[in-house]
Amino acid sequence: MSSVDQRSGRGRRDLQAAGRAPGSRLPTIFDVARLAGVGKTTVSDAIQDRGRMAPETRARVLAAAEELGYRVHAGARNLIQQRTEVIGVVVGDLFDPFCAELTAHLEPLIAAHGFRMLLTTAGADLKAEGSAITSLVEHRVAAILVISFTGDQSVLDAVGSHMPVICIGYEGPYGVSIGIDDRLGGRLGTAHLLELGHRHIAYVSNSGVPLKTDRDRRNSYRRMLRRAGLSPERRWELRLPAESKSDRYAQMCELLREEDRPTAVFAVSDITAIELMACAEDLGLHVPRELSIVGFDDIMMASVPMIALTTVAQPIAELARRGVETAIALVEDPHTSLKPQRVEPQLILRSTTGPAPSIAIEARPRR
Amino acid sequence: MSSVDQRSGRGRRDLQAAGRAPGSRLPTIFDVARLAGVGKTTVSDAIQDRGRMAPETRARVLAAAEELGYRVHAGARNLIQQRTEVIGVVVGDLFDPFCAELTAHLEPLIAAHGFRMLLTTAGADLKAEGSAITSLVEHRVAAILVISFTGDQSVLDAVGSHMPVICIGYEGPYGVSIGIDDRLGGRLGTAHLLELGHRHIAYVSNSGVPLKTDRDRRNSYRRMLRRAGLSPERRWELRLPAESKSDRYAQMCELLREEDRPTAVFAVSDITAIELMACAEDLGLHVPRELSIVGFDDIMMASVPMIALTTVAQPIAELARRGVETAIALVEDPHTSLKPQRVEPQLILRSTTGPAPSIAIEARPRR
DNA sequence: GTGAAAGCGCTAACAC
DNA sequence: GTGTTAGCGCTTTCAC
Repeated sequence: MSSVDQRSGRGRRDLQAAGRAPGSRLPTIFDVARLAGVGKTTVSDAIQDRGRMAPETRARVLAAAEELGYRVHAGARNLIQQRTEVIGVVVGDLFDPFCAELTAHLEPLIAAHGFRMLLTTAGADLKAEGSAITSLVEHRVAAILVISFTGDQSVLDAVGSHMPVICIGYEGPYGVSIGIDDRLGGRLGTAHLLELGHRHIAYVSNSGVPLKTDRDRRNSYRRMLRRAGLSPERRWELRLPAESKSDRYAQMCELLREEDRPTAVFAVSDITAIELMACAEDLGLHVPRELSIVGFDDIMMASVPMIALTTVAQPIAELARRGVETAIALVEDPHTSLKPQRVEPQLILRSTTGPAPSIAIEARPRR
Repeated sequence: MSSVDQRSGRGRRDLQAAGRAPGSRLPTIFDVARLAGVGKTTVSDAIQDRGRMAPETRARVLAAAEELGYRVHAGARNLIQQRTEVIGVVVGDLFDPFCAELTAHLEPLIAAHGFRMLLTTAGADLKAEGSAITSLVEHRVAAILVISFTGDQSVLDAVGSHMPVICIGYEGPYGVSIGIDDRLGGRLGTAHLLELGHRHIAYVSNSGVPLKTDRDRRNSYRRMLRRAGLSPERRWELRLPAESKSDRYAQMCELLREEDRPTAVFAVSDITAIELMACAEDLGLHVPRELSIVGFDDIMMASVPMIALTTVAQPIAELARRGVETAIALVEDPHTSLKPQRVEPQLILRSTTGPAPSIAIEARPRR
């Protein structure tokens, strides 16, 4: 049987290698062993700094590995060890700044734990979310992090019993979820506008936002309005189509063009808020003198001085940190039991909100 | 020997499984075979729709696989097939909008070819770039896509002989590279400012930009200036530190505060241009009446109406498309020989540039 | 200390 | 058509 092992280093492999990379095939542990004049086991031990061996032997093995440019084959190692050092991330849309920023935070955190990130996007297609997850399962990722999940719950259910699934920014019945307190966020934004004296406040959402998120924020908005003695108007609650920018623009214009228009709007995301700002500018409405706008998320763009958007901030870094830490904890001990976590959003005052026009006739100078 | 095969389905595996996922371990091809009452090969064939088999058998196998929730183990398959369906992407910094947007384009393109994206960032650390690449090699990715490489050339050399390496937005002596014509870009931006009558034009760069890129653009800028009978002033050529925002701000203020300040600045990136806009705003300088600014990249942020940055656009989608297509071509046939590709940048006129103050005293109305 | 042997889950050549 | 077998590159007992 030992002769089999000897042969295994060569064999049909050369034939396959012929059609491969422009250069050569990467050396295997066997090649290193041969060069160093030891057995495979010794090489494996030397590389992992395991077992007790003559320091001189170790040095020789390491030198041989170096000379050949040897790199362990992660796939082979994973196969025998029954685990991978890869974490799968599913994100709806990387063109959405919020998702992109969350992802940007995720990568270094994952890397810091010695893992790699296999990233898939679902795009607009709902089916894609399922197949993205399937693919991650096939790669036997150690855990799956899902950002702003919008798809079918059952997909997660099927996977969740095999590997840890952590949802960030989405609160579903399944899996550990990490999100913000959307009701609080809804209150924060609405209260701010109310305090500035606004009585005509619109709520503008986007179909790309998960339903539950939208509902929580909108209900808080309505509740705050009623508490202030106002009755929420249905025509001022928009849910714009995520697919078509021009449709969104048209609907926003319609909202802002009425003679009886709102004096303030609470947007479901910073992107929506920024689109509103642009629309207001086109319509010749001054922000915040004639229209106050508060966003949600606090993406980087919101803080550039030319935009200076007042917004309800999601603690993006914190969400990412908790997500990764939860994932790692679950990978290291699958029996860790964790409850859904909720972090608090925070109102960030910048320059897109001001006193309601009817109250303060002389506008607060902007900037 | 067949008995060995039989045993291999069970064995010590259960012991290992015990400590694993919260649910169960994923079924193997063997489990499916047993449930369907066939051999492993038949299952393998059925799943890949290969070989000729009774349609009835295939249906039975597929049903069994479905029932068990079977998913092929990509790692095991890759091991025997000597290839992976994963493309590694190395990006300097996902917080940089240009890199983030390029990455956003990359993912769906990669997925469309049936591959997955293993994403690593190098961050500020130069060493990290090397270890990120090493890790990709260990995972035996089919190809490596490097975005805005800033590190040590030798790292790429060592890897390039084993797998295709494609650099996007970076032009090095090694590997296939896909970039824009930076000299043309430099000319475009400078010419535009010159045509508007500016005679005092600064060039502001950032140390995060690869040296060659910076040099090409700056040299074109100088050349254009000289051609217009001007002599480039050294004190108006800045290379701001990528690490410290406050240092950058201080240096920009210094540049713009001099009584003998430039009337226009050509920035090496949109982000730099936007920081300049903010600085000008703080200093009470009106853009573009008192200061014209042209950026470089055309990131999404540049087009939002509140910013409306005039800029030299990199065709991001095109760069991504070519990068992925080149990678795939190389994976499918390693002997494909490809030359470095260069695409053309394009000047996008928006609202941050206007006639030089000395020439047109009455300012061109902005917006 | 070192090496032989088994086996991770899968595919593909080759018998039957 | 279906089963058998070898083996991808690696780790890990377990003898020596």
